[in-house]
Amino acid sequence: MTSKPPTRERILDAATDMFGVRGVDAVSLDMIAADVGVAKQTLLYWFPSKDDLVQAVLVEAASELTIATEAAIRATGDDPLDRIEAVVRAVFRPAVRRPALLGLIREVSRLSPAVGERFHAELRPLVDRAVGYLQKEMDRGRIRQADPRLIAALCYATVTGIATEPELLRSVGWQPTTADLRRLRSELLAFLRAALAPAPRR
Amino acid sequence: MTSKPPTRERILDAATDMFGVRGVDAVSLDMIAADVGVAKQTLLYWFPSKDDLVQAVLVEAASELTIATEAAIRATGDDPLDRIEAVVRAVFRPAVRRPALLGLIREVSRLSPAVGERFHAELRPLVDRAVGYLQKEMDRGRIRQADPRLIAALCYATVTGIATEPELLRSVGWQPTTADLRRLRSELLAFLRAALAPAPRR
DNA sequence: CCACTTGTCTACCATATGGTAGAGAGCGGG
DNA sequence: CCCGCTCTCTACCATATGGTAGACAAGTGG
Repeated sequence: MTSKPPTRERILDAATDMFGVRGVDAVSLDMIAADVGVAKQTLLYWFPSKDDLVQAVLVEAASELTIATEAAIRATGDDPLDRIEAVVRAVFRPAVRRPALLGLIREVSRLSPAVGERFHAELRPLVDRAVGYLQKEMDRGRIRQADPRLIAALCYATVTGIATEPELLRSVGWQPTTADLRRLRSELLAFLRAALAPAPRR
Repeated sequence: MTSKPPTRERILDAATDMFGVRGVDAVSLDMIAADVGVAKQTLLYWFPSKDDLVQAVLVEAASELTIATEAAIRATGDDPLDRIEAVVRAVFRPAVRRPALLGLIREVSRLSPAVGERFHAELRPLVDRAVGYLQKEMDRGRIRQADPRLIAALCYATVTGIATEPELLRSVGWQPTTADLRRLRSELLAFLRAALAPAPRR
C-alpha cells in the first residue's frame, strides 16, 4: 500500500522537488521537514548532514534517469536518430512529471567537489556508453561527423536547458499547457534530428 | 581616472562574478564586501538591499549582452546562418572573459518575481526582434521551418547550457584550455548551423 | 521483564546573514 | 568658519540555519 511511504523516501522526494525548484542553498532543512510533516531532527537522523541529503538526492536522480534512459534504448530499433529521440522522450517524461529533476542536476556544479565527484561517478558509465555509441554511428555515417564528446554535451545542454528554464520559455510567450508542451517536445526533437543528421552531400 | 573605478562599479563587478559562479543565495553581502575591500555598509549604501543589488547586476548583464549582440548583428552580412554565428560568437566572448555572465542569467528563475519581471522587460525587445527575424528568414526559406519562438529558445538553451555547465563538459573529458575552447565553439556553431539549416530537399 | 535498538521528538546552541543606527571624515559654498 | 552633502565606517540586532544532546515511545529478542 502506498498509504505510508517510509519516512526516508518522503524526505528524499520532498528534498528533490524543493532543491530542484529553488536551489539547494535556498532550501533549509526546516522547510523540508515542514513539508514532509516531521521534525528537522528526523531529517538529520536519516541523513546526518545536509550534504548527505543532497548527495542522496543526486544519486537517486541520476539512477532514475539512468534507468529510464536504458529502458528507452533497449526498447528502440537500430536507427540512431530514432534511438536518440527515444532517449529524449524518456528523459522528458520524468522531467515533466517532476520539473525539479533536471534543475537539480544543474545544481551539481555549485556543490562541494566531493558531492559532485560522487555524482559523476554515478553517471560516468552512461556518458561513456553514449559517447562510444555516437562515435560508432559517426563512423558508420549515420550521424553527422563531429566530436562525439561535445555532441553528447550539446544535446544534453539543449535538452536540460529547455526543460529547466521556465523563465526562458515564458519570455518567448510559451505557456505550460499540455498542447504547448507537446509542441515543445516535437520542436526539440526536430531540432536535435536536424543537428545530428549526417550532412547531406550537395 | 581609471586607476580606481568608482566603488559602485567595483561592487557591481564583484557581485556579477560571485553571483554567477556560486549563485545568488550562496553569496553573502559580507563576501562581496570583503572581495571589493570595503565594509558591508558601503554596499548597502549603494544598493539599499540585496535584492536591489541583484537587480542592478542583472540589468547590467542584460545590457552588456544586448550591446554585444546588436553590434555583432550590425557588423555581419545578410545570410541568416552567418548572422546567427556572429551573435553566438559575440555572446561567447564576454561569456568566456567572464564565465559568470550567463550563469547569472540562469539565476533569474529563482529570484523574486519582481526582479525577474524587470529583467524580462529589459530583454523583451531583443527577444522580439530575434523571433521576428527568425520568422522572416523561415518565410524566405533560408532557415528550417519551425516555430520561431521555440527555435530562439532552443538556440539560447544550447548556448547557455554549454557555456554554463563546467561540470557537464568535465564529465565528457573536456578541459578549459584555449585549444579545447576553440574546438567547443566551433562544434557549437556547427551544431547550430545543422539544426537551423533549411531541410535539404531529397 | 529487561536490555537494546529504532525512530521521532523537544530543547538548545553557535554562527552567519541581511539590515539598522548613527558617527565621522572630507569637501564645496556662503 | 561653519553648514550641509557625500561617502565610508564601527557597532549592533533580529532572525534563520545547520547541527548537537538527549529524552521518550515503541517494538524485539532472550
